[in-house]
Parts: sequence; structure tokens; C-alpha cells
Amino acid sequence: MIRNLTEQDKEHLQEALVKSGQKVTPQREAVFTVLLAERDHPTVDEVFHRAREVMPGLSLATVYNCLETFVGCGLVRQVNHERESTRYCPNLAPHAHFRDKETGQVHDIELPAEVMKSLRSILPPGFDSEVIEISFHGRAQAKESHSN
Amino acid sequence: MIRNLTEQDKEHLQEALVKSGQKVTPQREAVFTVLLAERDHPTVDEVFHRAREVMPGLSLATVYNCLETFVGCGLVRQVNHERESTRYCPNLAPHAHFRDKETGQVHDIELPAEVMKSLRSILPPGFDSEVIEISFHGRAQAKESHSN
DNA sequence: TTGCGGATTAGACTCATTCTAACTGATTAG
DNA sequence: CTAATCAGTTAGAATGAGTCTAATCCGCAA
Ligand SMILES: [Mn+2]
Ligand SMILES: [Mn+2]
Ligand SMILES: [Zn+2]
Ligand SMILES: [Zn+2]
Repeated sequence: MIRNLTEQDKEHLQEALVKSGQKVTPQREAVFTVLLAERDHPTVDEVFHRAREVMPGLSLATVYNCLETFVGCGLVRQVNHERESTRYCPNLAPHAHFRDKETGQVHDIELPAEVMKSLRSILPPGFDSEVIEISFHGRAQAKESHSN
Repeated sequence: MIRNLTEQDKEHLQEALVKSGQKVTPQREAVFTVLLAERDHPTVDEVFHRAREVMPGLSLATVYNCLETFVGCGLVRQVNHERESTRYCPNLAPHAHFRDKETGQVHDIELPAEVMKSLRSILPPGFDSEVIEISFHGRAQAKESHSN
């Protein structure tokens, strides 16, 4: 169910943490493992329950802390749709999100550099944007999910 | 401060409400007036306080109700940025939002049809989107706000 | 050993939003 | 005219995601 981190994933985690002056801990490894295992944009609660299967003592507070830490050092992105619970995404490539009206599932949508550029170009002079969030809402044909 | 609704605005309000089987009420007029008076994407609380100046007995619950009604009949859009309080926007033209990192102010960004089209085009087959939300976050040079 | 500082933890707290149940007031039916 | 109806309004309670607090825990270094 929850595969272990590859050596490469471990390095990725360690490098990002150390670079921002923080430590690799068992809890952080567990939470990161959960995020990489199933890239379905889980909520904090979902991460919590999944991580507990492998580390039963883990607390919800720590899951919040770990995720905040990861966001802070650029390991994951937060994903919000309206006022629903925040979800987390370890996909670092520029991408948009598509939320299925029926299932609630969130899908990644690749974002070509050319589209990014045309988006930046609509900003009037004086506006300088660091982050652009794009989210779609609609129906997606059921297409069995990659078990990764 | 809070200009009254023009005849045209009143018709717009009435038509949208009646079309979805609802009534024009003094509270709804007051809330709508507030939204049109200052197009700064106010939160519910801001709408509440502004509307109270002209209708002191108005309740917060009613402001929530009115805004939900307006969203339901397409008179205004909800605007969310991360998990901040929901804001409301009466601009019905397709547009994106730019949130100023420093001031928190939200600005409308016109969205050319051509950009919308290129966005739709990045959806893989099987994905059908009704709503596309685009939001920028960064710095905007202070440029005195139009007093409308 | 002991001390330090970051990390973890349980539980209290916040606060935007939603829910509930009583009330109001306009309209309709008898 | 009453009375029934019904959408809308209202105050206040409840909800729940997220944040905060204060007490440990623990690896490391003096
Ligand atoms: Mn789907
Ligand atoms: Mn500004
Ligand atoms: Zn994603
Ligand atoms: Zn707007």
C-alpha cells in the first residue's frame, strides 16, 4: 500500500529540509511517503489517517506541522478549491488543477510554458505576479486512476 | 458614500431574482447596493458593516443569505484566495483576480477570450470544464483606486 | 552527565461559515 | 375581513478546519 521512499526521494527530502535549516525526522519521512505514494491530493485528515497506518502514534498536529514545513521548503504545494479543506500535492512541475464536480477528485493538468506566458502577458504594467493559480471545475470522464 | 442603485441596476437585480423564483427585498437591495458601490471585493463582514450604515437592523445571517442568493442567480461571483474569507465581486465579465501581497487588495484582471481559449485547450480529452478560476498573487504598484 | 533547541504532542482555542428555530410580513383562500 | 401560507429575516448555537499553547521528547554537543 504505502511503498517506501526511494533513495532519490530520500535525498530530495533531506536536501530540501537541510537547505532550509530543518531536520529529517521519522514523522516527516512518514508524511512525505504518504504524499508520494498516492498522488491524489489528499486533505490533512487523509494524510493523517494514511500515515497512522505505518506510524500509529503520529498526531494530527504533527501532520499539520510537517505539511507546513514541506510547503515552506518547496517540497509540496497547497491546493485550495473554494473553502474546502486544503489539499496537498507533491507534483513540482507547473500545473493546474481540475476538480471533478461529481467525484470531488482533483486531477493535475499539465501547463505548457506557452500558456503560462500568455497568462503573464495579460497583467497590466505595474503588476508583478509570483504565483499563478489555475483551477478548473467540471466533469471528467472516469478513467481508471493510475495506481502509480 | 453609498450611492443608490440606478434604474438599470434595479432592473438587473429584479430580473435575476425573479428569474430564479425569488423576491426583491429591502435587505437584498441594500446588500446589492453595497456591492456595486465599491468594487473592492469585500468580505461578508465588510459587506455587513457597510450595509448596516444604511440599514441598521440588518443581520449578518441575512448578509450571508443575500450573497448566497446572488451567487445562485449569477449576480455576483465568489472569490477565494487560499483559505481567506470569501470575497464577493459583481463584475460579470470574465476576469481573473490579482491579490496584492502587501495590501491584501484584490484587483480585477481582464481576461481576453483568446487566453480563455488557450486555457481550455490544455484540458485532455474527457475533461469538460464549466468554471475556470485564475488568480495571481504578487505585488501591484499603488495606483490610486478609482472612486468609481 | 547535563543543557540546549528543534520537533512532537494533546488539547484548548479561533473564527468563518452553516444550521436551527422562532419571528415577520406580504399574499392568498375562504 | 380573518386565517393560512410561505419566503425571508433574525439571533444565537453549532460546526469544523486550522492555529496556538504549553508540556514533553530527544539527539547532540559541551
Ligand atoms: Mn475524475
Ligand atoms: Mn494594490
Ligand atoms: Zn497537483
Ligand atoms: Zn472580480
